[in-house]
Amino acid sequence: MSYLTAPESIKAVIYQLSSAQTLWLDTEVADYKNKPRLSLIQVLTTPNEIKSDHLYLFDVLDQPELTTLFIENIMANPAIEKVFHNANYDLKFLGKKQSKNVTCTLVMAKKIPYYLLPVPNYQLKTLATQLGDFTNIDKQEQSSDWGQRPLTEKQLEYAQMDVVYLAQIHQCLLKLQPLAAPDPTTEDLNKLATRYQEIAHQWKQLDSEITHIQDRLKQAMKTQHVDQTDSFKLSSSQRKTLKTTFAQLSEFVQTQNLELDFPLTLTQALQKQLGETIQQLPTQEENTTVWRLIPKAKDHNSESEFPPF
DNA sequence: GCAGGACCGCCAATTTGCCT
DNA sequence: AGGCAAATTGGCGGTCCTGC
Repeated sequence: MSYLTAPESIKAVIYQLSSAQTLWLDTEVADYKNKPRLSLIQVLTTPNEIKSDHLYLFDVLDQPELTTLFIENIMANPAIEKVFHNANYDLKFLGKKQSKNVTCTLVMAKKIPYYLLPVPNYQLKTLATQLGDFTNIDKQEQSSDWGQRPLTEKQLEYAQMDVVYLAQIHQCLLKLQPLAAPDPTTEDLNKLATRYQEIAHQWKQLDSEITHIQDRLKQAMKTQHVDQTDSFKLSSSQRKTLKTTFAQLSEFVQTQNLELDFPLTLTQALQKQLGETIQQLPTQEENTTVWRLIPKAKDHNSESEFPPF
């Protein structure tokens, strides 16, 4: 790992990185509560490598010109793929608008269906533990003082591990992606249907029990006036919906000379009410195709499972 | 032709969850 | 703590299908 503080060295490495293909990046921010400012930019050039020429920590505290150089040469360069976890956050400090070719592992992870990636949450730490062979990941330094200098050994350690975890997570997610988004042309229809039938029954049972329990809990907490248990909180909210009638609205728009126009769906009920006169009304037809999956009835085992009385 | 149900999408308000 | 995006919640309403 190279921890760089001298502006000249940082500049040199930024230029050197300009020809990279993919970079795994993270930032640390000082004073995030009040006046957030960038403290560190961590760069990993090769997954699973923490040698000095693969992992850099740029100390950019109060050196906006270095950050700008980084944004212009790295972030804005569409030829370099930039990988972040929760890119939205880091991009606030690294040229949100100008940035090109950014990958976010948080977004990627959320696109993987739960059954393929059963994690309680999508924090970097959680994903690193689940997807990588990391244990005892220490996140304590996350909320430490990134505005102090010198930074402690622990902080530097933490800062570099973040990009290492990131790259590891990214690699795993790339492997999971084809499973999550398979090519429809090569799907095995029989295999899919079989699997569906295998789990449909269990799913119905679980799903109905879950909603049933939810409803019962809600009802019970409401009537017993319990707003909290160890596991649940009961929340309520008021909602307000403003209503008027079509006639009143139409009249109002006319008399007030308002510019108000929008498409209105003539539902079947409305069409019926309008009757033949609908012919004289300028209308627009919109055709959409709706695709549905209809399970074919397979009666043969319903009787054995649920014999009639 | 109609009632009822399954299914789906929309809406407003609220909550959650990510980062430092 | 705070900003932001996305998910969730619960109600409403639309369409289609089915059984009578």
